[in-house]
Amino acid sequence: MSESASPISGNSPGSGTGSAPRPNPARGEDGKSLRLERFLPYRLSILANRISSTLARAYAETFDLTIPEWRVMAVLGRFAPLTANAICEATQMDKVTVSRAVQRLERARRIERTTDAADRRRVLLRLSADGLDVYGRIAPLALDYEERLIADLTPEERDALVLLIDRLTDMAARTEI
Amino acid sequence: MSESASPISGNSPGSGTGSAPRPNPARGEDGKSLRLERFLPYRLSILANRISSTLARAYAETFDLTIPEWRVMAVLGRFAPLTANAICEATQMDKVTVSRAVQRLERARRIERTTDAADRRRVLLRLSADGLDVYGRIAPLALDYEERLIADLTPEERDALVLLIDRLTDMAARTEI
DNA sequence: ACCTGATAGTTTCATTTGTAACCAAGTTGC
DNA sequence: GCAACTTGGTTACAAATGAAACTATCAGGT
Repeated sequence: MSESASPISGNSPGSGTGSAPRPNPARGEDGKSLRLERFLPYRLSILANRISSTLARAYAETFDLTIPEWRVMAVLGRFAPLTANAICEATQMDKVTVSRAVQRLERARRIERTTDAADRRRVLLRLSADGLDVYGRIAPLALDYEERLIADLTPEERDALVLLIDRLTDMAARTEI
Repeated sequence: MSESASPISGNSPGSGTGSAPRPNPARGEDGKSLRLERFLPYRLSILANRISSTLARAYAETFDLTIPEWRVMAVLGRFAPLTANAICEATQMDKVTVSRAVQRLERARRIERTTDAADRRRVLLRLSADGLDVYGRIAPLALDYEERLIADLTPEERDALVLLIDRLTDMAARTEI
């Protein structure tokens, strides 16, 4: 992280109250101390949030889309028609989130829904012509952004990154506190 | 990602409506197609959310703490006293989030606040004896969880991971859409 | 056919979150 | 010494979120 060399920078040394912030080791049994700025879950959260907010802002400004809506469009852009349930699986979002995203997308005429005749609980979803057009304009932007994020990684580093993320994701699914 | 081999699995082939979900390339100019499940921002978001929710659940159940509260405690556990502002910098959370976390922590008697005599806008914060005790119990749990997440990474892979995250975090700060 | 239990999706409600407006204390310039 | 601006922090309001309850449809057993 580069934003601030030390996590604690702008604080007044020697204020009236005395005691300047003193590093307080507070080690775990094994002697490892917890430094938030080195704590993997924290770092990942900062990274993911930063990227997500950049994308969210762009989608919102340019296309009036939220991230869940974009994800729905992204899967429908590749596979169609899909049921809401299939979208949940594909996007790892919960069904309420998907339901609402679908609702907004439909209102914006970016997707179309048809009740599955074979099972009338199911709703088959697909991009409308308009939605497909929007998709066709966002996808390149998103891919380009991704490319620029990893622009200064070597091919080997990119492979390593993908592999590490996958392994951690698996591990996270299996690891309890 | 292991949860579902293909992002689209449980969907009824050959329903009454005909057209089974057909892969729809929809390539960018350069021929790269957008697959959500391979899109870095998406993957990072899934990973970070998974880890964060695991931690959030544990903190909530065991200590009645939210993640922002925990982060405030984490920095106060190492550096004290700090102003709310310094906590914002250290945790990268915005001031509203910090303000609310501090409020709850104070109500729970886990931190103490004293107005800075030299600048009466500032509030100096530090863990109470009780807060320090809680901190001493959480920190080892958190470190242990982190350790288990990366348990099957070699030392080299761990170094690579940290380095990659840092580089991406920097890059994300500089990269616009 | 009819009751029971599962599945697809939506709605409700309470909580969380972030932006913007706000207040209070300090600083600067005249 | 006081208007104008800045800074530290809180409050208010609106939007996003998720768990749980709900509706509608289907499937299975009797």
